[in-house]
Amino acid sequence: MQTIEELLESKNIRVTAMRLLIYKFLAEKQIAVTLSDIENAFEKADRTTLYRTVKTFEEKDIVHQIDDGTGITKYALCEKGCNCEIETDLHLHFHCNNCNETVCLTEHKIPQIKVPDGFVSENVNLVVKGICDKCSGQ
Amino acid sequence: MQTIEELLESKNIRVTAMRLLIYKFLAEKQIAVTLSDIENAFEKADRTTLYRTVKTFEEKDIVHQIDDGTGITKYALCEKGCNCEIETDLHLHFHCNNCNETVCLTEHKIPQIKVPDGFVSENVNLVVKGICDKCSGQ
DNA sequence: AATATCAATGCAATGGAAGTGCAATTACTG
DNA sequence: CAGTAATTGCACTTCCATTGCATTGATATT
Repeated sequence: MQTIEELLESKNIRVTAMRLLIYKFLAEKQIAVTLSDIENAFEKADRTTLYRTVKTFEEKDIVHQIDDGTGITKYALCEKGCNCEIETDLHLHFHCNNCNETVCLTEHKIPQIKVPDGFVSENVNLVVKGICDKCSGQ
Repeated sequence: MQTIEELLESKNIRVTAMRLLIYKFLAEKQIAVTLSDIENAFEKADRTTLYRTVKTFEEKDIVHQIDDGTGITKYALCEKGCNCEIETDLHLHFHCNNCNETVCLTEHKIPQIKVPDGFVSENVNLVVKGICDKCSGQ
């Protein structure tokens, strides 16, 4: 069990107060968040800083980007076993049409997708839309 | 084999020169196009007109919208058997990381995706990224 | 410890795409 | 041919993503 500081250092990212706060914020959230969500949580910080922090995290495979079809990019922390780079490890995302939240279904791996001859698959993005467990239980 | 005019009329869409041109443009393209693509092809026409025309086509299930993860909405003509509304009929899209083109793999249906208890699946968006047949043949 | 160096942050501004209101034009109806 | 309704064009707005540059802060070197 490593600390956040150790994690950042192991990825060659300088430890700053801002980065620690943003990491903790993402860790607390169970859903994928937009930049605006982060902005609202840190009103004192500049939007650009938050943007670049998330981008840095993304480059270093600390968060992954999610395009759930809302048109707004969302971000979520990679989990322990989340090897974003490796195609076969990609999990799917679920977007609720009711509450508009997007969750990572980490344990649900994407089945192998066959593509026609000549096509080379490098990456798969799968978003299921519908009603999430919280909303369907109403 | 019905004409484009007949198709539009059967969907209760007024036949205009603009709409016929845009339909033909989409029919000629084998790939999904952005609004900017259409704009470049019809420089005389106003962007808003093109925008609203495509939206009209979309509402009447003549084109379907594709979110391939580039952040820009793309559109492609529905084919004969394309029942966009029906989940089980959804095909997948392939986005080439090299030429940046997105194609509909109409014959490749999306496999049934299982979601956890409590979640209700209404819609699935699946985009495979990699190298397309044209680019891999280089 | 002082300084040099490089990264991180904040501010301002830009660009691109999506969308809306309204007036002018065009196409259908009786 | 007149009247009505839909379509088109223009101007404008909004929202998100992104960049340039100056400033602040942190690390390394002497």
